[in-house]
Amino acid sequence: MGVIEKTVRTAETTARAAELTAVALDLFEKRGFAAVTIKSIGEAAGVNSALIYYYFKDKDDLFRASIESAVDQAFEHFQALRERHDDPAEIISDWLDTHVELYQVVRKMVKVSLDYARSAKSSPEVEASIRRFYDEEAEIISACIRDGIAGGRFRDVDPRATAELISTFLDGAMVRSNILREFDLKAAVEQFRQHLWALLGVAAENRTGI
Amino acid sequence: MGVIEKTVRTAETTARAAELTAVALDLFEKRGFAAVTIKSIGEAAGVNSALIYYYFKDKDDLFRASIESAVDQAFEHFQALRERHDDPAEIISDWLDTHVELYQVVRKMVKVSLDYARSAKSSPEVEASIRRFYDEEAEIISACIRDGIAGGRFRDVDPRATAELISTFLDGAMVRSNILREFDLKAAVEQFRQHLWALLGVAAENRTGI
DNA sequence: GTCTATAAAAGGATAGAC
DNA sequence: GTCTATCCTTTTATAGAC
Repeated sequence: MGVIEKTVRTAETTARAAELTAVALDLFEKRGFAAVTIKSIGEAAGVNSALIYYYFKDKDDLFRASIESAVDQAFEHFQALRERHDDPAEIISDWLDTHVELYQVVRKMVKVSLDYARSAKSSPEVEASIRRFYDEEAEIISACIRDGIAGGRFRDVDPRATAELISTFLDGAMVRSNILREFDLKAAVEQFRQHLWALLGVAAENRTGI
Repeated sequence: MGVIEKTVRTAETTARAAELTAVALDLFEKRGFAAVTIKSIGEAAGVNSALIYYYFKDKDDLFRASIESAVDQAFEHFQALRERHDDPAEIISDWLDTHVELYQVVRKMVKVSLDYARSAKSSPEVEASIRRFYDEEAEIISACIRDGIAGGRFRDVDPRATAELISTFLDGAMVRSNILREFDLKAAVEQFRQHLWALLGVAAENRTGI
């Protein structure tokens, strides 16, 4: 992660490094990599900007660390989600809700990924993190759909393609909620859910999350 | 638009200003506002960077002009699209294809809009341009759907909500095609089209663009 | 209109004190 | 570990020649 990787890590250095990546992630997501200054990160974290170079090699290194932390955050939610239910329709429904209620986490990934994509820098670690995020996302949703089909609760659709439809819609919803102030994320997701149940052939009385 | 607004405009100054906005738009879309330098715009346009200040007040002014030019470009496509057909299903189908084939134009709008949204700058002109783009987009699609319903060719769905579903999906597709190199925009849109026809109740034999 | 030269400011990064 | 001071580079923007 940071520059002190090879040195001894006390509880404090770890906490500080984590705090800095969290603050940086927040700013990178809000304003984009190039628009964020090292000084502004220091200010937001309440420390002198020079301290950042104690923990991280340079701005790119900090960016890498914050993308990794975003992926980790997203994964925690994925994990929690899987453990909350065993019914596939409930998982998908909860998935949609997660994007509404905790959408900050996912939105961060989408925006930081977009940011990275246009940066022309190439870092195998960053690319691996982003891929890990999207792969896991696709895997969770399509596994749910497969389960639902196997259990006779969903119509026999293409699990992979349907998972991609869901993810793509949610990415679009993230973007629109950023661009259009009046965009009603909750209502749009609700409408999409109805639509999805129809596609999957879930009968109205069996629908969850309505 | 630019700083010479109030001075006499010769054919040459207009052409040069247009050239600069086009080059700038391209770079802003690719790398984001903060990452683009005035010097790089000058280089890409083959002129000295100082010349940019002859045509535009500052970097923000050039950004404003290039967003406006992006909206204009998108509108030309919208216009052409409406004139090409009178069958609503064909317009929607063509709309989806337009996003695939000429998606650069639309993608520019989406990315530059996102960029503007996070810039924390506020410009009534820019906001009006972006709104104009999204309003027009929503209007064209929902008018098509209304026509299709009125003509008995589509099922009785909510035109506005369905238009938003289409637009949101396309925004998501734009984002994914930027983030995930292996994302197959064409295939994703094709799959969505099938899905949309099912939703609208268009029979297989009446489907266009397959 | 377009260029050269340069001022002025901002941002990234380091040295060294504490 | 954290800070102050500072250097160096990049970038925005202007002045003025052609």
